Amino acid sequence: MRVTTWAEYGLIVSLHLAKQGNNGPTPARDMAKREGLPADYVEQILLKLRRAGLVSSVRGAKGGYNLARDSNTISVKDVIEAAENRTFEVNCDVHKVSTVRCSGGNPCSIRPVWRELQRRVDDLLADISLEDLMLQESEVQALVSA
Amino acid sequence: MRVTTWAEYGLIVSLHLAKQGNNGPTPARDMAKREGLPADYVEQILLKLRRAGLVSSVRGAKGGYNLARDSNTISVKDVIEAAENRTFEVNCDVHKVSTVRCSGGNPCSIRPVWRELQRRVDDLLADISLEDLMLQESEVQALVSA
DNA sequence: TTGCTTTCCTATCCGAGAAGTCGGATATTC
DNA sequence: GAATATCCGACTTCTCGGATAGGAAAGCAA
Repeated sequence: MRVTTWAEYGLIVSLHLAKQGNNGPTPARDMAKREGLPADYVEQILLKLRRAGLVSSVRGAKGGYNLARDSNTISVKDVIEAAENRTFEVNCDVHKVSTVRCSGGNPCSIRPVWRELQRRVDDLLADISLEDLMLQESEVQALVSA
Repeated sequence: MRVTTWAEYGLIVSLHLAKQGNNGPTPARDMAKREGLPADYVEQILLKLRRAGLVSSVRGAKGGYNLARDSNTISVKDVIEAAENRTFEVNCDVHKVSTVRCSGGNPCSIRPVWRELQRRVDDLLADISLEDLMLQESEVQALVSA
């Protein structure tokens, strides 16, 4: 169980944009270089973030990307869901063990475990905003463990 | 982010064994058939569970597998860690974005998020035992959401 | 002692999907 | 029109989850 680079890179660039504030649009290529990430890949991720309405783009020379909303209104969950499709993927829904076992009719005592896991993951991630991540590492640490 | 079939199948067969109680050893092949899982694959997973000390095996004719400990002393976390290596894999440790960024020296405000996520996942899973999973689905549901 | 059953263990295969690349179209600025 | 960017699909590469295969060792039973 782990988060993919889509989500991780997505967070990195979102956070990068959050830190830029109102400095005008930031080109994808610049961001990639600054953050040490593959440029073409970053571009693709930004595309997803834009389609999800998290960032806005300005085309042409002097163009680039901006955060579409205020950094305290964008949660980590928002970013991950934009980059990947879900945060935590419950097998019962997506990668069923078998249609029989995982049908609604068939009782399964394991299912509630995954469901609850998803709930807790989402709860945590929805509660952390990009603004929070602009704090120092130790401050974020204190914040999330509370 | 999702759990693999290693973990899911591992849970299914562990639970199966838990339900068998003291009926003597259960052959892997029987279990696989009953649960509708690929036999050879189940065998491999049982191997892992045995090496982790969760199940014991009896070789030869009339052989099979037993739960090595009482079902209330084995947690879902135990099973998943036996089947996969970790429950939640923090990229900072395993699949580093880059050695520079993810070194201890370099501050990273994202890291605490993954760390906390891991903590919460582990907390939940460590708190659910195989004995718990022998209850009805609705009862498990009530239990975990408490 | 000869089968039969079963665990044990390694090696391999296959496909999906993660990770990343490429090429070109379109838009904007200077 | 040259330079800079986004836009977007298609394509490549490679890892790893998921599964199979085959044989060695161990124990039972006749």
